[in-house]
Amino acid sequence: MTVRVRFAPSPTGMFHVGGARSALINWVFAKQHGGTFVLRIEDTDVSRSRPEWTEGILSALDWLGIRRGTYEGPYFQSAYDAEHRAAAQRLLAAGRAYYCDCTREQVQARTGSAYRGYDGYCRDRGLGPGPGRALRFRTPDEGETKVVDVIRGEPTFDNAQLEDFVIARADRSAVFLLANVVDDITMRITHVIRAEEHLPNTPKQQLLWEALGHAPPVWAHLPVVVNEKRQKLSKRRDKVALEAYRDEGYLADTMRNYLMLLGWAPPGDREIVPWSVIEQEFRLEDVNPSPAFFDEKKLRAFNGEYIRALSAEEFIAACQPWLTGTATIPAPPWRPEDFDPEAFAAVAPLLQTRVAVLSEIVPYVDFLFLDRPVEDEASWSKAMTPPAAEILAGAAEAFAALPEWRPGPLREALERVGAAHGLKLGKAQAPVRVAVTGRTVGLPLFESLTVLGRERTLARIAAARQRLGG
RNA sequence: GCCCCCAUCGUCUAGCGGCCUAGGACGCCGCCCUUUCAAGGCGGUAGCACGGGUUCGAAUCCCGUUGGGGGCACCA
Repeated sequence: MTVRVRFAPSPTGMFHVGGARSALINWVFAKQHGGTFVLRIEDTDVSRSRPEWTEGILSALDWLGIRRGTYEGPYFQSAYDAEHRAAAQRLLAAGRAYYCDCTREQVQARTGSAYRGYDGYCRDRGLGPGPGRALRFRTPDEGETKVVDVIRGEPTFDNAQLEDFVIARADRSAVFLLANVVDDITMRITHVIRAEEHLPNTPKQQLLWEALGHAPPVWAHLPVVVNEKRQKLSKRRDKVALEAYRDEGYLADTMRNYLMLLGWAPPGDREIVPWSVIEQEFRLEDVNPSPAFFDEKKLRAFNGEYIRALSAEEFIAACQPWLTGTATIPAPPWRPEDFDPEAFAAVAPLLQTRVAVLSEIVPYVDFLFLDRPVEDEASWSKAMTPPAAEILAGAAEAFAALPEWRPGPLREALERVGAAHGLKLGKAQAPVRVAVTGRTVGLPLFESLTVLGRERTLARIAAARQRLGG
């Protein structure tokens, strides 16, 4: 049997990290079995679907390494409308479905306040088609439906508990439950790997597969990804957009490695592993069935490791979007023409061990490309306490007299100035750092001054002295 | 309310009846290194939800309790 899996997102919003994980797992599973990954865009809810969301899904998958052209599709569910309707009619003809004209209010009134599902009122009324009449699937009255789930064993559902659910609306269009199954059948899907929230739908869909004359697929329901309150990640309250993480400067390699670690771990005591190892070692049946918290702290730590593992060239290349800005990444505070690639390259290795996400590079290097250092009051008041004025004066004099503008001499000069005031270098460097970079923390100072140059350094120290004196 | 799923450090996990004095990672806390901040090195903190079984032996198997989560649309 040739394995065929699918990822079937609906284009109704930003691409979700939970969706990314499902896609990745399907992708790996297909790869491991020499199978095919099918992408199907479930765009049948026209009121919520938008083309730009579809493009967002495609580009997010690209970013994760699931590149267009290397999978089957994308198919668009809306293109299969005729098949969905035909399937509904077949079920009707076979006596497996019936028309129903009940409104939600009527059902509610009959079944009482607490919702108990559809009560089967129209089951045997023999209604024909007509306005306001939906088609419901007639579920078996007895027996049970057992689904085979790679991750969960065999969840079993009592058929009597399964309500007669709607498969086609009054306008004859199919609802998700049916459309999804019909598409999976026509696309010859063998394994349905999706999030756990679909588990309650599974017995209904399995019944549909069987009623349509097909053996059901193998199911696998992945644990949901939750927030710190252990609730399913939601677009409204949680940061879930993959694009947001990308724009903040998380590397694609970090993201896919981390995502695969939610509910699974590679053999051996290691977590950060090349994708090739994941492709080789991942086992669907080993996925932990309990919900997993999306821990951004850990993601950050992983990203720091991935960044540090980059070569200098790779790192510099990866930084470009934040150095220039893009459609979705804000432009840096300096004028584009003031950016100096050589200066940036000179400090890049120092940057590499200091940032956990790429967007953090900007405040570290802005002093190199701005006319004046940023004004940060907290830094200023912290560093410019006595004897800051004397330190700056001493530094100005010593730096000006330096025969060589290099880190070593700069350091020795400032060390002497500090010593004259009984200060260790750690203390003495603070006013100079703030005068030159505007901030109390930053890249190693003497390397920074070397790249900045003598003229600009002295000018900034002078400006700070003036501000202190005035 | 009904159905279903889940349960190892705070978090992600290893463990699939004896190798467990429960391992790793993130976080957190110390120490070292150090021009700030990082990085790096060393050390530490912390867990099998509870109660019954089964077994010579249970984190591992079974049952129950409790707790958490998901789903119950003419959305997907």
